[in-house]
Amino acid sequence: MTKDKLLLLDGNSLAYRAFFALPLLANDSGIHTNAVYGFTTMLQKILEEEKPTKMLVAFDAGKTTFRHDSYGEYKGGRQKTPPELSEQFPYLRKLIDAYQIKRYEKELYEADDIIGTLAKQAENEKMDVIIVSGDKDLTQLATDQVTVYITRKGMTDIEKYTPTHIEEKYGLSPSQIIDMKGLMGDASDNIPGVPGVGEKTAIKLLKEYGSVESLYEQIEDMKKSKMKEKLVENEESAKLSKKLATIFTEAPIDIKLEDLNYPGPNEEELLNVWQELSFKSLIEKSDFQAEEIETAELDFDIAQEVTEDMLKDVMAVHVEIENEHYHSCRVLGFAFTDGAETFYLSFEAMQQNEAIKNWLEDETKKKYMSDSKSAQAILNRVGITLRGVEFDMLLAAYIVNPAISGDDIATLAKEFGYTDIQANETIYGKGAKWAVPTEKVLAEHVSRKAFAIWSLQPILEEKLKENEQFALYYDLELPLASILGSMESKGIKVDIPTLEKMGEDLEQKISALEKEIHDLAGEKFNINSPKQLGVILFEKLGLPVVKKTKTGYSTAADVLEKLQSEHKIVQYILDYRQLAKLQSTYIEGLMKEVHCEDSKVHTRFQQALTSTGRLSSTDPNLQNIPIRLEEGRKIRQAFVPSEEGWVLFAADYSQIELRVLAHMSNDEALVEAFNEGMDIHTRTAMDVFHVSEDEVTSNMRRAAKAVNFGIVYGISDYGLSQSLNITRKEAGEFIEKYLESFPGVKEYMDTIVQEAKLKGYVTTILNRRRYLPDITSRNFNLRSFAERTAMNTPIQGSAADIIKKAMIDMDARLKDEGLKSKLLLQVHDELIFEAPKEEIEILERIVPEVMEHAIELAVPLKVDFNYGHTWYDAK
DNA sequence: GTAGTCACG
DNA sequence: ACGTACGTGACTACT
Repeated sequence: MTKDKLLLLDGNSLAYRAFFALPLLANDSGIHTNAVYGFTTMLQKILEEEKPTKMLVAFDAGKTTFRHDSYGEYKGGRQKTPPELSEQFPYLRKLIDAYQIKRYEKELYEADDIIGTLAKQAENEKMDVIIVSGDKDLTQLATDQVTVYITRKGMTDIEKYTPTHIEEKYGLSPSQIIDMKGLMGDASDNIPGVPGVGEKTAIKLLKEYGSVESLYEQIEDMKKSKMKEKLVENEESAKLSKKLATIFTEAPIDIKLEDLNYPGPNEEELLNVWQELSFKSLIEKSDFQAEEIETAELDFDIAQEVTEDMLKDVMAVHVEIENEHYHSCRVLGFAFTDGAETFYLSFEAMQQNEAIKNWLEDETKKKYMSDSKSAQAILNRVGITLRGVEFDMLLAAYIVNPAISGDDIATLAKEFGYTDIQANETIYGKGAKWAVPTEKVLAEHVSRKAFAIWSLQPILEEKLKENEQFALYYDLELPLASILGSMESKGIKVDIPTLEKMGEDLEQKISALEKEIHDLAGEKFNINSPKQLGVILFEKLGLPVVKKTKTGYSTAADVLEKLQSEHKIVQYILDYRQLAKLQSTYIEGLMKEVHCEDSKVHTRFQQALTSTGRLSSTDPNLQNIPIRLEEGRKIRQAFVPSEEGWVLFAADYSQIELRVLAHMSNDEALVEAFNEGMDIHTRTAMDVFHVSEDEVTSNMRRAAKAVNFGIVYGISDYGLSQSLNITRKEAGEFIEKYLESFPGVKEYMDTIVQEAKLKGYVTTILNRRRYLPDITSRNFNLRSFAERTAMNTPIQGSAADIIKKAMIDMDARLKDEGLKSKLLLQVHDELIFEAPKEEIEILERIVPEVMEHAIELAVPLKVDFNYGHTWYDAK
């Protein structure tokens, strides 16, 4: 049996600490949660680090304690507990119960006394004891066996008081802490002490005299001084104060050490409490073993033979795969259901079955799925073209609320109240323990997923109609999924030798820079480690610290740029960083993603991820291939057409977000600027600086451009000041001038924030929604962020709507015209195609036409295009 | 797994 | 007074 470790927590003190340390967070129903949250993060950290076998949280009971008998003013003058904190105590108790930690309170005694008493008992039993509190008084309890943890700001930052630490910090022993408090008093508990004696004096006196008592025994011998007078005058107060500060270690408590065994949390309960409190980050981080849940019976068959009559006109289908990398991963199995008959069959069985193949390819046979794009890609790998997808649960859920996280069917289904399905983790395990279960278990799991889709289809369809989002879902996202699937499966060809050559060149340059940097630093260190780099720059070389991060010095590019004049090394580091990034992410990283069979990369476009409606791209991310700097831009030379004699054709919207803003705000000046086809940044500069076109300097245009960006992002003076490297005041003035010049924009911004407050969400041109629960938060940061989001999302989201519509129109147009050209990529405001040379002329005509008229706005949309033998040349 | 950094729109 | 620009993904170091 291992040694017991007892963890004693001071509930009230920790709750208070957390309440004042953290911003006033609230859960979805408006209950404040900051104290409970701080308590939880602290607890999580300590549980993980200490793994106690016994635990107790002690609380203060009632208003009066035995201390009031000797001193009526004890804790007098204390502020009443704020209601925002009081309301959290019931949740705190619920939380502690979910952890299965004992809690205890006792009339007339404070939490301190309960803790002191139990600590002493545990010490007698030779246990290790840890006391956690926000109150330094508790440190008097420290011994060789008892360590006192005091939380510092932020709650998870903890100072550990052992007798040695107290000695080092104050030069006192733990028992002298009470003498110290007796002399100096404690304003928060209304303990008087000796007026004029603070921490420093108290420590000095105690080093000389040892304790309050022996001080007064020898006070006669003390030199005459002001201090002596005060001490003599306040002898009674000092002794009383010491008594009040002394934790009583023999409280008559009726809970025993044996009762304090800590079995670990009731994970299900704890998740419930976290859910109620909206502790999303904790829920996501939690690695609780997914408990097997109760599910209703489901009849299903493992089909050996599937005949045509089993395949109905409408069915839910689910393709279960090993992991999210559906272009390469193993396929585990298929399930089909029509709500009455449910059957599963293996991938192998499916491939040999003509009836199923035909059914999957039959446009008139309607499929209900979730993440149909993944299924489309899988089937494409074995030469089957998926047609007739009528419902996609992943997309429907995303449209209803883009904040719904996870593409896992169990998680999605749960969002809509459907729970008859195990978590993937329960079935497969996780991490190293991941394994495919027996076919029976697998078949049931996959069947349940299909059944969940079947069951939720009418519910989601209803929600979409209720929100007037059915068109967005059915006419935009659903057809787009299939287009994206084709783009992904088609892939884009990468010329490996080009990358290899670039890699070698980079290698040389990087090692030269590395040597130079090490020489200038006078030692070898890892330049890639911001920590080590910080030490070199700001300690060894003594450069001024411009900005700090949570963990140390910031060495970000904007900081280094400010330090360029200070030391030669800075430029080398900037260059090194730039090249190292190219090498690791865009040369080595990209090459790892190239499929060897076809020498192509097959990205995955996440269609149900961003909160604005944009796509994102992973494995590899083809939406952030370098372009701004020439060195990086050359990476694009490695992206080539898949056929000899073809070209890459790129078309991008010019200023789409500002055009959307012009449309939505209907600002007269902005609309006019676009209608006249002016350079928008120049035009902005003219209006803001009140100058004529030819008086606009490049600096003015640059400033105007930054303001335009700021407007789109939901402007703040600070943000603009950072981007332009000017003061906040100047930035504020810019913004003011801008809003005077474009009053329609100002009105739009005010209106959209109001609307968000009223409805709780904002919408885009095609009625995409984003909920903004924080818009009414009393926390300034959260609210400000939500307000900026309210301004930005309709703009960014509508631009996303437009290009998505353009993709659908473009796909149809290419088919109509019978062209061989193919859409390969979307990069937020641009589309990239590959095309045979003879189709270039047609594309030059139809691509801008289609893109510019995807959605008609109050201002024209403008599309620029280019083509070349590589992506680099399509500029 | 998180933080810092940096690539894109 | 509060402390920030909006939306992403990948890599490295380090806990």
